[in-house]
Amino acid sequence: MENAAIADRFDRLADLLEIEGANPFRIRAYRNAAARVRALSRRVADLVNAGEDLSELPDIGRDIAEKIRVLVDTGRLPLLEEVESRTPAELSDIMRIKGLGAKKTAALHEHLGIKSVADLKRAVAEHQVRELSGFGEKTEQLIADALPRLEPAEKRMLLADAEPFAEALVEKLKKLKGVSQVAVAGSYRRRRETVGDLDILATASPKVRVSDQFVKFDEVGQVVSHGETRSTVVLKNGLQVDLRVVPSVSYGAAMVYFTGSKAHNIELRRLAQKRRLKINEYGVFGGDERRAGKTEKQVYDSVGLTWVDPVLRENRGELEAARKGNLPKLVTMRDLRGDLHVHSSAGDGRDSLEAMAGAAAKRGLDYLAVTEHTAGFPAGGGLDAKALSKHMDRIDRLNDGLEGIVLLKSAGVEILEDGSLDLPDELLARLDLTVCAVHAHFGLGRRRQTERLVRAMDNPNFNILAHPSCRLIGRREPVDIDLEIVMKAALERGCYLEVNGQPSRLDLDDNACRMAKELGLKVALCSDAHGTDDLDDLRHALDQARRGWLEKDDVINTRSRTALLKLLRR
DNA sequence: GCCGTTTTCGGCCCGACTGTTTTCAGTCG
Repeated sequence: MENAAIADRFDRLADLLEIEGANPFRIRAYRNAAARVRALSRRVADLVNAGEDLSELPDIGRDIAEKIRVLVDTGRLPLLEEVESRTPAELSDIMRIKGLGAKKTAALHEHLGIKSVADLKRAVAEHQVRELSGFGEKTEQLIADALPRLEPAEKRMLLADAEPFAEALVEKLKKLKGVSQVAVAGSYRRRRETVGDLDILATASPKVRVSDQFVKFDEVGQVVSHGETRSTVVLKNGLQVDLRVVPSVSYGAAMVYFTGSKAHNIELRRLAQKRRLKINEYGVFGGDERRAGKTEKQVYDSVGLTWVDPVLRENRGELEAARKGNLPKLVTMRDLRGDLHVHSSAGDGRDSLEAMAGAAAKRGLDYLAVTEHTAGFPAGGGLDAKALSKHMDRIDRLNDGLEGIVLLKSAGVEILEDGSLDLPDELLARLDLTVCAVHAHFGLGRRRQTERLVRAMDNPNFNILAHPSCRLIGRREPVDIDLEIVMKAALERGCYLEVNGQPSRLDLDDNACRMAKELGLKVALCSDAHGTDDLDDLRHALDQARRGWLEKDDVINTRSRTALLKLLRR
């Protein structure tokens, strides 16, 4: 059972209990536990099977630890079954409609006997909903609008896809008269792999009606809410954008508040409470006295913490580290000396080797591993032994004429179904490094898939496992592997795992990066560029690595070329 | 239900906006 499935059960339990009017703090406990499980880098099922004590995890006490154990062992959550016997499970789906919470859902159930989405559809059609106390025409219309798109879960946009819209809005807001600071906060600033909405923060003098101008921007499709300090719109492309306007004296506090995550904020406020302080989006207050708020650093200072980089604000131990002053010194773009996974027109890339080398040099990189697909690549067009051999000679000649950058001879070697590599060992041995990957047979099953990767690493010419999970965000689920076994196998054999920077891959993801660090395994940050522009995708790999607490030393391509090649020698 | 440099009991983040109301509950982030 996957972590997401376990978390979903507890979220559903929390929903139904909330509809029943149970103790709100007990409900929150189940939600907190669900969030904790969902964000965990290890599979909870594996921890249970290894006999580990789950109650040592934050937000998970003895009771929930036991419930999880039973859930993993039997696939059942008896309490949820009991609750569902008296409160229909579908009410949890109904509650997901924006604007409907526990109280309104409970009213629908109690007064109109609604047990399912179908019931709700009928009640809306017969205009029964608007008659309920606390409901009205608008609420009924809101439900009517939401019902047809109830099925698909919330749609999140890839971070990289949201970037152009975010940047354009920031530029437009900055040009408004009287606006001083504008920044995108939220999960965008935390560099999460996808964003559900954009949270934009602006400071302006009070007499400038920033919100009024914002909701009239061309790209706005629908105005959801519109107040003096806060407005929510949906852009014509479907992306939701919240704008919050605060005075500049509150900028830091508002940035903290609006950047989140929610779990981080709650924990931060709890720390403030202990010091008899109150943190809100306007500042840090002791009684009526403002103690801080202009900068983020002030806010963290006020509760005895060092400033926390936004990418770490997920309540995964960063506040404790900030208190002790031992937050990681995160790897930066300047630390990266090369890119170890790129394609050119010699393979399925768009630009020539020369152009790729030039573009990489322009970005300040010292080396670039050229990794054309090999013959086993299922989409075709891969290089066979003979072609790769010629390709290597060409790279040697090219290097003689290059200034400031060195091309490393490599290949995107295909890992076959049985875990063998698709080129002769003698040829692989002549490469500077190999970047090996799976592009087929994704559904082998956990044990075989894991063995396949470990077997591939048994080959002494294996260096880097590219996009280990093979997921495509929103399009293809990750392959089923025991990542811990794969990472430990890599560590034992002197192999490395990639963090692939393609916006829809981001693979390893942030949690897996953290797991690698905990195991002592280093990773390679790569763009997997298929054209010169894509070389910038390296920063997406960097973002996820930073979210995974990685430091310069945890990343192999922060090394000089000589040091890197030495590190790769097995 | 979880948690503990005041506590194993008694707390549990905080404010804006909407819709349905005549002063505020519910929902959201």
